[in-house]
Amino acid sequence: MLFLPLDWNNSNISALTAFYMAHYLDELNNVQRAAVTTTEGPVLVIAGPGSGKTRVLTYRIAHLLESGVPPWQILALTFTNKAAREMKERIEHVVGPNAQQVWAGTFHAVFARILRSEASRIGFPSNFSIYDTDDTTSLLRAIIKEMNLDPQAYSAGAIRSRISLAKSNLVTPKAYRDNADMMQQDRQAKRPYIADIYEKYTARCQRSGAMDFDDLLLQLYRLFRDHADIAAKYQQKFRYIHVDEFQDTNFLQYAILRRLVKYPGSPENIFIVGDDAQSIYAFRGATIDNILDFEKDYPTLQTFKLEQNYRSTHHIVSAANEVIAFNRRQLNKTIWTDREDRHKIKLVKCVTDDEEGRRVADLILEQKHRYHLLNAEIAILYRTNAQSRKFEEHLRRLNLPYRVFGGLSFYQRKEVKDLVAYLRMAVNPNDEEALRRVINYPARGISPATVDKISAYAGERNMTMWDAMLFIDVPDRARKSLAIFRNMVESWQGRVSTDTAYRLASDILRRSGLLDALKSDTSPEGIGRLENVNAVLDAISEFTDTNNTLFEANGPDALNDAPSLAAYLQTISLLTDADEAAGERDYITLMSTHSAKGLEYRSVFVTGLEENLFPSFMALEEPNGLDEERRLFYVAITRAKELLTISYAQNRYRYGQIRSSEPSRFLEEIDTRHFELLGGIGASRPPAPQTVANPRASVSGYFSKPRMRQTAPAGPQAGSANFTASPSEAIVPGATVLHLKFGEGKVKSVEGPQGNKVATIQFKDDELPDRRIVLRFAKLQVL
DNA sequence: TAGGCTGTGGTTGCG
DNA sequence: CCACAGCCTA
Repeated sequence: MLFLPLDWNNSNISALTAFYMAHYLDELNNVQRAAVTTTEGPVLVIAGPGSGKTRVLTYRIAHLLESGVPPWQILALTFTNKAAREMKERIEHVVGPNAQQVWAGTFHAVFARILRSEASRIGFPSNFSIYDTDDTTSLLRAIIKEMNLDPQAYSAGAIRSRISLAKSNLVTPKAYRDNADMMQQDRQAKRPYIADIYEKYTARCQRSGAMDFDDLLLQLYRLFRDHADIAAKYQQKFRYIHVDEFQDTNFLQYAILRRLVKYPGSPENIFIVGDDAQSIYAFRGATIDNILDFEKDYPTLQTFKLEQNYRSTHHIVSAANEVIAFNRRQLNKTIWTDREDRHKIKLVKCVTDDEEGRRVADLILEQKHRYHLLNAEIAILYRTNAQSRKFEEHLRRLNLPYRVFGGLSFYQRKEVKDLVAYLRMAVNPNDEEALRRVINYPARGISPATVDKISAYAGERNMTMWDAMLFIDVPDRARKSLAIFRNMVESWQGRVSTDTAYRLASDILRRSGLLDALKSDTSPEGIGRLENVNAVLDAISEFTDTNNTLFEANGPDALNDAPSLAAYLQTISLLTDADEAAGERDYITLMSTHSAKGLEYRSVFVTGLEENLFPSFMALEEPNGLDEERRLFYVAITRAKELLTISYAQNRYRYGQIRSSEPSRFLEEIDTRHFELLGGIGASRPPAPQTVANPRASVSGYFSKPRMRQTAPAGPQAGSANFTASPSEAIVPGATVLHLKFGEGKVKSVEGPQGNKVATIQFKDDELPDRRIVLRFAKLQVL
């Protein structure tokens, strides 16, 4: 940290900035620096894993600011909040508070911000609701039910992804109906009415003043397409546009970008960063064509390839290169590293998924001691979230702290969604999903039959349920209840613009009856739920405070606009569980391979490398599914800086029964010289790694059963039946001991304080000269 | 109107 | 096996 003089002024600041800039430009390699300083015209940066992509992006923006470009003319789009936050922080670190005014955010956040100020032009209120996946699914379920369609053939989730795909490809309901291909597919899948569902769904969203996640893109596209003046406004405004992870953009996102960049007289200052080898979201509409075709759309394009990997050691980079070489249709590049090797890739073969869990946990403990790793430097990755359980069990057994990503986000919890639905009602009472959620929760005498009546009435007359409530014919009791509900919501509506968001929200919590309902539950879970809704109130007050400050400092033309309740609601609907404050705790990360993209750890465990799991059986049926799985595996292994461990199990519980599985084909695509094999309990000793002249030709069969010795051991496993662990006092230098996993060994030394002693043991059948064993956890028997 | 029972189906998931 | 939706019952 540099000490700032007290009388600093503008010239000091720019001198300071210049100092930082010069300093930072020196930190870039030649290609990186060339990319950063090429500020005019279209630029494509192909960035391999660990090649300093974020650095290039942030320094480029800092460089623009330094050359006098006003921050509000700079747009930087990312896919995740995390990436956006990181980028902003790093720009701020280089250029100071000026960074706040750069329009850096996720596609969804930036577009929602624009839509909020221009919504009236496309028939939406500026305080439109954002439907999350749950809202969308439940609305679709309602529509399917109303249409009397078979909910089994029309599973709401499947319909949702179909509609999402249509939207991502700019296919309107009408275009969908006219699209012979899609209609034919639907007929074949025995779901001929998807187009009708899509049409109804769109109408209902519009009526409710709601947009789903895809709409944030689609409606922005429509806004620009149909309103030349607005398009021109933003074309003029954003002189420099940046896109991170460009390989994950879909057709619609690209269409929007093109509209922002391509117009008569445009400087075409678009800077995109991506890696075709890391494209793993084709299944949700991302198209690799965008990056492959970019050059055709921008003939003056300048391309830079970042090929030096600063993250991983040689074995890891080579393994990654070998695997990805099996994919066809790639941008030509060679990723290399000069990071010296200390470790081979550990390959752990297990008999069962339980053993996999145990051995990964044990290895983590061992690595922590051996290499002084923090928990935060370790990640366990898996293909499907269901695999996390085994690892959790075994990490708990060893008292290792961990955090599982990919679960419910805070804002998806029931009690939180309930409160948020009430807040949404206050801001936008036409919001049908919010209304359905809270109209009779807590119970206030409005039966499902009444709700159905309201819904039917609204449907017939194309009005909102909020309005339809006034007209329907119901018994007096229900009528009274409805009137009370309506009055309550109306009283809040008036306060949205006059009262503070915090006061209003806490009143809503009390007046709605939600607080009492939660208080009546005194179970530990119930208390937790109460704490959660209170946390929402705290979050609201924090949101208003921060945004007030930002708003006052940066004015209306900033990504953070005035801190209204509506703005808060839109913000939280764009958060995921990865965005939650993790706390200061040092924990091991458990996440799916998808979520790991963009992250790095000193030690990474890539697990479940089995056919039909990784690659997934679902992907194997898709046309380009295998290639995408391979890219996913590529992403997974390139997360590791120093230590990479890959594991697989021969038997795994899936859908209630044990199923046996073959090792993943991806393992055969890596030259065995990068591996160090750790056999299972069943293997008496790990087979020695072998180097072969032509690995591609000869590895086949390397992983298959005949080669894997399955000797019933006289040692470890047989011993496990009558194995009794000796007390740690008995483990003294010179003693011969039996370890459940490593077999027989000799204790060389014992060190550390009582209760936390660590023994160095030389095992007979071990590829390592010795191992450090923590006696507190070890299962050792003195022989 | 909450809770229990039954049947079903089951990747990955940004925002 | 486990989660979840939808139906039925107290």
